[in-house]
Amino acid sequence: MFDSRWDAGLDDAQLAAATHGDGPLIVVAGAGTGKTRTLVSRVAALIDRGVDPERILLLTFTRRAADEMLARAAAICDRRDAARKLWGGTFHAVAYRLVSAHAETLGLSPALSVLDPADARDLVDLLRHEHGLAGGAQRFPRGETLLDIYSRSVNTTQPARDVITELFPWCEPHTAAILDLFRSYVTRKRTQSLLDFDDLLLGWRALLTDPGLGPAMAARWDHVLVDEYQDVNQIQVDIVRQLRPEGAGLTVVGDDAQAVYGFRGADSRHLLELSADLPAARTVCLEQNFRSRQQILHLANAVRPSAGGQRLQLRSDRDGGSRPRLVRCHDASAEARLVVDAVLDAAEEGRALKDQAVLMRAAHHSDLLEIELTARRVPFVKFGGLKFLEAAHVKDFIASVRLLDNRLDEIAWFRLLRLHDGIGPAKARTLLAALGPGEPDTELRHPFVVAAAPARTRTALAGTLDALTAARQQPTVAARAERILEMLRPLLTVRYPDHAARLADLDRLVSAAANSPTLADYVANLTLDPPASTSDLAGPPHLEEDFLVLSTIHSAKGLEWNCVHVIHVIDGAFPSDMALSTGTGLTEEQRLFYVAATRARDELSIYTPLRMPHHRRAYDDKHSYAPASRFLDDTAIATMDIHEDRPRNAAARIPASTAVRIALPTLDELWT
DNA sequence: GGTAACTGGGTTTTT
DNA sequence: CCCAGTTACC
Repeated sequence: MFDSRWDAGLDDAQLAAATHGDGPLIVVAGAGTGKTRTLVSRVAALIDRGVDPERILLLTFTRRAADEMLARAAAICDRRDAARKLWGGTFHAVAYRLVSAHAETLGLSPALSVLDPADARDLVDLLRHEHGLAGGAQRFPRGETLLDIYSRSVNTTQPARDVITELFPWCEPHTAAILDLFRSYVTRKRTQSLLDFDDLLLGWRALLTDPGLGPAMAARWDHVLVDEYQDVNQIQVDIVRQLRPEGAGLTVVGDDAQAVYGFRGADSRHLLELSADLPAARTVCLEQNFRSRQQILHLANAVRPSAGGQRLQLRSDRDGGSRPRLVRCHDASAEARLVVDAVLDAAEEGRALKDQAVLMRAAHHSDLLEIELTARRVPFVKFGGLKFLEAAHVKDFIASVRLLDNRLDEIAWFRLLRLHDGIGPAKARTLLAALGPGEPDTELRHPFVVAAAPARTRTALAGTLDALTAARQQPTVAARAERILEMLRPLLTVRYPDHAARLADLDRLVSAAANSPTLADYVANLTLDPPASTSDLAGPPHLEEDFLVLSTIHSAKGLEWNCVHVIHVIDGAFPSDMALSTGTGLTEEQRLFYVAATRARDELSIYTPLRMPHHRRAYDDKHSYAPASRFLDDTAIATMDIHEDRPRNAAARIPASTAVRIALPTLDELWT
């Protein structure tokens, strides 16, 4: 069937990329230019050309992208069964697979645990106390800040000292103590076989740079394809270079104008410099956009930052439709009202809610909108922001599961112990010492731990420890997960007032875990690829339902909708005020705006509230036609239609600058 | 000495 | 609205 062939409907540039031979290939793909399709076609072409699928590695940015590509490759490949065998996943997921397979080589116990960022922060906080740095005379940086410094240093291979000087100057007085704490953090993780996200990449890189093992591991694959290369950091670059030292069999796809992970140590220069590093590389530019109407691309091209990057002009054959709308509204609640009006109008005209999306810079920007949607009974699902994994009960469950295999996992023990009444941080620390988690026969010490606990909690604690032992002896994944849940049930019931909903979450988690080969792998992968929305685990029933999508722009990367509403486009919110002070920060915000605008197929609306709490800037009648966000300069505005939302009752609108001051009564008469 | 309950300040983006 | 620091209580 010709239709399902991988080359069906590819344009010249896409075809060139798909059929390129074995030399290094760089695909610069503007937004909506069929990047995924090209990559998938290339994979299919390789397989049809006889490349063994098990020797193809496809590295993507998210698990969702990996799954989608693997499924699509299987669908258009002549050898469908073959396509299922290829290696695919995020850098972190593949790293986990390889590092856990070679744990002993790296001096780790095979029962290793993956720390999510919150666990890592807990560990840093613990060390902060141990080093006597908490609550001293002068404030010591918080665990989260410390981890930011640490992670940035690791991901950019820049000495922590320099990172502190350049990006965290207010922490400089504590530099020595911070470096000391980092040393403890590293050793503590090693002795307990704990790996944070950065360690996974470091572990993989270490395996690859080993003179004996490295070349053998790299030789496992003939082709390595990397998606979203503008968002890789230095370690990931090192990994890729070790995998394909000469560049043969390497394909990277990216767009420097869509680099939005600088805060994580990514740098789009890695993409831009690759052609210099690999002179043999062929570069293919994709500029034909298949997603959006040309009206929308006029705006996209106007805001696309070009300085120092690839000059690329998106063009579309899709004419017609309307120009992007710039909606100037009174304040955030007017914005919420107008968005819901527009969404419902479109729905009235037959547009499904699912074809529409609301995008924002920060997860909390949709707070008011969510209230409005709930009040007007519009179903929605939110991506990004509050993550399922951050919910305390889920963390409790995952920590408990980790303890089944890795008894050294201090952070997990700490969490489980503190679930008991009367056990706080300090008591947990003593109990941990009584447990001697280093011993292989931890169970023999259980009675001592119970004895050391406060009297009122001994029964419960004994029950927990017994349940843990019992769970370890269960033969199947399902039975083990079930036992853990039964162990937690009474503890969570007394701890959380809303325990019913929380336990229901865990029921879903337990049934999802049952399909995994091992429970440890299940939680590790859950940690690395958290469900994108809280409803993700709910499964199929949601697929038939119609709902509006709310998403951070970061989480919306790679997705598209017919109608897109971008809210809170005002200096201080978007661009974020955190980024306003630095040029690089501001450019990254602008790239983010480019990403947001290019998610829309047919209709795009940009909302700019003129009056924001804490953002004093824009509300002034005399300047009411000035752009409220620096993204919206004259060039950008020239591509849009401006909609003014005048408050219904003009008298109710008092310009802040001329507002009459009314003193609050002092109620003095009441105090005499 | 350590836990639990209270209070007040601050809030980006994610593998 | 969540977290850190503080106070009151065991």
